[in-house]
Amino acid sequence: MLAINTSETSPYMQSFRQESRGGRALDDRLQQASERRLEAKEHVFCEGDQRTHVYRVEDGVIAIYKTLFDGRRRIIDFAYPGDYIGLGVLGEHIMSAQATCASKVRCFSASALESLAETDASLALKLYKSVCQDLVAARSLLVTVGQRSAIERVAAFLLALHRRGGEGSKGVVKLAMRRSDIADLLGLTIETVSRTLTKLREMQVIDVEQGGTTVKLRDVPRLADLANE
Amino acid sequence: MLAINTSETSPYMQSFRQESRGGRALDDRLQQASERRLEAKEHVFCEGDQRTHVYRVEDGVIAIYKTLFDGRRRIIDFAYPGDYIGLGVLGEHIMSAQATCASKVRCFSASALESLAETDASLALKLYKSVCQDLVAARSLLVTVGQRSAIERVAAFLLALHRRGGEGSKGVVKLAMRRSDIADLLGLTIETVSRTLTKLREMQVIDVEQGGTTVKLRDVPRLADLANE
DNA sequence: CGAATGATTGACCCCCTTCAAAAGCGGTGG
DNA sequence: CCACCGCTTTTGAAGGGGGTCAATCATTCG
Repeated sequence: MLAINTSETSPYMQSFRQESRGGRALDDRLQQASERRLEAKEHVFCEGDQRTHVYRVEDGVIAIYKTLFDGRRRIIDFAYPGDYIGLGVLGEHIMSAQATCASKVRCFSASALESLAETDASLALKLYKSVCQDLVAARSLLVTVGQRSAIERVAAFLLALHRRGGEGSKGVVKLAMRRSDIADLLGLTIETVSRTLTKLREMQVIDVEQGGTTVKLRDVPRLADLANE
Repeated sequence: MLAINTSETSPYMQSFRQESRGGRALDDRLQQASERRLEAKEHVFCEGDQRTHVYRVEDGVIAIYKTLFDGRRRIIDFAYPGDYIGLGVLGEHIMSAQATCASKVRCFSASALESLAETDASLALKLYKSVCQDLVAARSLLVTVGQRSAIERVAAFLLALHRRGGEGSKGVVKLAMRRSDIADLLGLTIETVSRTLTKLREMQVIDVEQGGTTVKLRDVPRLADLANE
């Protein structure tokens, strides 16, 4: 066993919590927290790259995906501001991370984070809990994608976005990604996503505005019903 | 994803694979490791149950699944001997665990494990790394299920089973679960699974024996090709 | 404006689902 | 031993949902 830390509420844990709301404690301990700006479609990292850094999304949306040998792309998750990407145990990234729109990330040294975690139980536990949440998200997507119809998938996706948007969003969801990104997340084609959105509009459950980039949820309960949730 | 916040939802962690190679260290520190036998279709725990224990599969196969509102069942993973199920952070189980065949599990106190991890960085780090592996597995399934044809899914499933079986299996894969379990894992119907197995047999890629419970892989490279891997 | 990129809509078709029936398999009991 | 029953798997036929291909529209930008 490595170091035994007996303090029940470690200051590290606290700092991590604050970090998610914009505090600087983690930055302080992990130097080299440089910022990086990305244009739409620019990559944060690619499959096979050495895993040198962990990134926190500051602004924009980052798509985490895997490329199939035949060129198809499977988006696993979208990372939003506050989310961390690039965490893992192996030497190389097994997924790619690409900005769906102009974005900003903060870079932390992966090795520094890991050596810290080796002796800091609450930091390690924090990492554990974070990845658990990722796992929940992945499994939730698995449920959505596995055996649901197009309308269920799109409805579930819109609801998930809406929930992420928080209370202030008032039923307005901004789609900061292209139809192709949504399609690759949901395991559908661009055309089906488009058709499904049209169908939802005709059903008066949503409104699509501003060139299809903004969706207004007109009937959330109905949408939840359609999503089978 | 990876929000570093403190929401104490009950992320669910399925297997703790390091430990499976590591021998008895965990047993030593977590007493009360009683054994429990399960018949086929018996539950280890259900969605909503209080998360009192963590289980290590000793024998058999346990299906981890979630039930949709309309009764459909989505299997997230199969846990094999050596895998841990029921790990998470707090609260209640958000998935159900059900034996697909006669099985045996060993029970550990969840609270004991967690209080240990709070002060033991290496244990917490192990939890972190383990859940990372689960995450990889979940994402891999997501790739399989998301946008692949029936034959690709079944081929990938057989290959995954074969890899798990280890070197000694000599191309023989034992299906310790029903067609319905495979179907619910792959997001297909029982009929499609059956038809696909028949097709693979007609293509002379596999042989199906013993009432459909044993599959012999006759042409692994071809199977890998079909799986698009 | 014209080119480029993305979104929408239409037509057709294929794969998988659905519904239905038959066939294996395993156990139990006469 | 075999008949019978329940469960599972296999196979068949028909229909539909989403993929594919293609044309049109919309938006942005040089």
